[in-house]
Amino acid sequence: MPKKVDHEKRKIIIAEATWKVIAEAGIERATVRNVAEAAQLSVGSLRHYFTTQPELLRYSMQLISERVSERMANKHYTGPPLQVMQEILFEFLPFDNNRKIEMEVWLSFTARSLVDPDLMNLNRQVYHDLRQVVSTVIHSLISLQFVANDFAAEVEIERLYALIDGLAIHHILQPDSLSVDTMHAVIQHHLQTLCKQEG
Amino acid sequence: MPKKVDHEKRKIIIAEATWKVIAEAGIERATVRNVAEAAQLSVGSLRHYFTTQPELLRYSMQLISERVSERMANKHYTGPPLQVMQEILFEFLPFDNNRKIEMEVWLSFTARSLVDPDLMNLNRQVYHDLRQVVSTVIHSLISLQFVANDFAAEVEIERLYALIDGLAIHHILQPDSLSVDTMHAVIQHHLQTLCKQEG
DNA sequence: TTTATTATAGCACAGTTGTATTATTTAAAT
DNA sequence: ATTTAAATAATACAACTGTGCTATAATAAA
Repeated sequence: MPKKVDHEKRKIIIAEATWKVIAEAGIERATVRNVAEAAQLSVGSLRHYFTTQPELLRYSMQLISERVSERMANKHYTGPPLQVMQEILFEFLPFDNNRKIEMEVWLSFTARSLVDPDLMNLNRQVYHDLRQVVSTVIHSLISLQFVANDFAAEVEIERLYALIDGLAIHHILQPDSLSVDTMHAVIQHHLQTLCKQEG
Repeated sequence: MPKKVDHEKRKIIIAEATWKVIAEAGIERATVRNVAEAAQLSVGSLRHYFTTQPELLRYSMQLISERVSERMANKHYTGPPLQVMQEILFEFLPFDNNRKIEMEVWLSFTARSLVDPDLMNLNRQVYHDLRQVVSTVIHSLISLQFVANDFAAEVEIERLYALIDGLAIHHILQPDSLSVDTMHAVIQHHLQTLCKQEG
């Protein structure tokens, strides 16, 4: 009998409006009024989908992690193993504008997670999920016997994971100093140095 | 004839109070009232030293960069060159609680700099200063002939710099996953892999 | 068409924000 | 002790905040 709206779809639209506000004006400007305006809704209407502001922010942050997961799950890799690994790792980097904005917004949420246990929980989850991907890549190198016998897997996981996030943040903050191409070149070079040099 | 106060010293005290507020409650809580209370001052008094809030935040951010520079300038290094380089790079890392808090606050400012050109300017300066230190380390490796002939200096600078910042951020966000010791071990290992492996 | 229920919108309220203004207190120089 | 400029404090105000509450509009089922 009543008007029916798909709540999930509407929440996604609102969350994307939240991203837009954060990307353009900062997370401190992500007020219910500003988000409602960006989503072309009244405040009262927005609050039918998110009763509190923390709930809105939490959902908006979570949606980023879901988008990242989806992208990784949906991508299909072909070609020589080293190239596949490279492409997997490239998926972490903000190499196009969408990903760049996404990561800028993620950085804002990350900073806030330092003083918000709820957001920190989500941050921790994503951290471990991404680390797992890096771990898989490193262990693939081992099982393919691309690396030396004394290869220190655990250290190499942390090294590669930190390198990726470091490159991403540097590019977000100083795109003129660290270009997309350089980002890619560094990852490529890093993988090469991991593999044993023979012949 | 009037009461005289050292403005610079007072501003430093206020800036440190700002850090405290940001570290404990987040940058969005760094209001003039909260900072004044943390500095045990009235709002009116605080505004004798900082007439606007952006001015206060800008100064507080800048003071962090000055503290980092001071630490680097005042430190004296002795011992074998590789160890000296290691210690220089360790100086970047949040290995004690002071540095950890400092970097948490810096991360908050960094996130805000994405939507604040004034803060981004400061961020850019610091970025280039620190990159210069990394560059010096890499070029020392070359002039000491510790590295192979086909050593790609520019790529290695970006790689090492990104690695350092990535480790630092990972430790700030997930200290249980990436300990101080691991941070150090990864840097040490990275330097070793840079040097040519012979005999 | 009526009806029931959801969606939407608007208003209100108390609390917080940055900042301007004004008054008071303080202490160094006379 | 008096003077005087600086330091400190208090108050005020308009704008903005999250959120509660109420009324209206819309629409799918009867």
